Parts: sequence; structure tokens; C-alpha cells
Amino acid sequence: MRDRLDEILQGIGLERALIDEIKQQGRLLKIVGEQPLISTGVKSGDMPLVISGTLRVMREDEMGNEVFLYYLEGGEACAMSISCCLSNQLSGFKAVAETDAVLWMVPMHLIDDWMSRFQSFRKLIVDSYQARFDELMLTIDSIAFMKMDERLMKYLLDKKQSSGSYEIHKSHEQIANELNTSRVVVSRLLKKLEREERVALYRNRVEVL
DNA sequence: ACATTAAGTGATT
DNA sequence: AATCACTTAATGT
Repeated sequence: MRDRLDEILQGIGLERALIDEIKQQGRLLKIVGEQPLISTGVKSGDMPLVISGTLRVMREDEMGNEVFLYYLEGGEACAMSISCCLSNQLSGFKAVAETDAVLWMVPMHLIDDWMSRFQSFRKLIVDSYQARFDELMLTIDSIAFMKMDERLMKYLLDKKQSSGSYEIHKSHEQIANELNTSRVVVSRLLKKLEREERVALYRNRVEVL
């Protein structure tokens, strides 16, 4: 697994010295199955670097309502975790592993140091911030401007993309929760998509055609 | 065979 | 698009 980390870090374009430090200072975190990684109100002192798997990052309010924000995939850093740590705020974020995932947890207190010493690290953080921000804008206008049927289709295609599979193993209920709507609505829209022959429906499973 | 959970649907707001 | 109420289908015991 160390090799894989090395590979990823090199792929990002970090220099040798930094890679060695990262490998020395961080710790490995394996997540099996669909499991919450960071939940609201808990402060975490680490910045996760995704080695493999997909994380779904969400916003959560007091009542437990969730809003999807963006995905984090292999080779990506969760730059947002820096901002909540720097400002010493409790994370209003919740991250859930979508699949089995392997993360490299980097202690937050080293970030500053690395940013000033390694320009490649600064770039990683800034780029990652930028990328998250762009994704955020996408999901914002999908919420603001897209109708439910378009959102559903985008959701299905996103899932297809991130899992590399045409099959989505979720119930209508789960999908509805992630889109903040009701199961009935999802069932109806999926049914419509099925008639248009864009998906095939099964129990606990949707296939994108 | 029975209970439980997922999905489909008409009617109403 | 949400909610209710009900039906039907799939799955587990």
C-alpha cells in the first residue's frame, strides 16, 4: 500500500523530499464499506488524502438534513478540511465512504510548513481548493436551476462515472435521500426514464443504459 | 405460508 | 414536487 501511495504522490507531481515526509508523518486509514468518516460537529486534526475509493462529502444541518456537495476521488485532497481546521471551527461537513476506501491522513499542523517549503504542495492545495469550488458551483446550480428529473439523471451519470459501473446498487429510498426528495418522486421519475429506455430497474439496483 | 421491505400508482394539495 | 394511502412485487424466515 505504501507503493501505491508513492505512486499517487508522484502522480500529483510532488517532489521526493516531500513525499518522504508525507509517508513518514501520515497514517493510513482504511475504510471498509459505506462508512461515515467525518461527521458533523467533530473536529478532525487531519487532512485526508484519497488513495483509492470515493468519498461523498455533504453538508448536514441540526436536523440531520444532508446536502450533497462533491465527490473526492483517488489522488485528491480534501482542502476544505483545512479551512475548517484553520479557523478552528467544527466541521459542518460529513464525509461518507461510498466504497471501500484507503486514505492517508496528514496531520494538520504540518500543512503550513509544507506549504511554505514546497511549491508543489502549495499547488496541490490550491488546485484542490479550486477543483472543489468548481464542483460546488456545479452542484449549486443543479440544485438551483435543474428540475428533479435532470438532477436524477445527473446523479445516475455521476454514479456511473465514479464507480465505473453501469449498475447502481441503491434503493429508490436511498437515492431520494441523497437528492433530498421523497422516494415516491424518485420511483416515478425512474419509471419515466425506464419508459424512455434510459435505465433498467430492479430491486435495490438501477442500471444505466 | 407469513412477515418485511422495496417499488408502483392514483388522488390531493 | 410532496404527501397520503393503498397495491403489488420481491425477499427473508
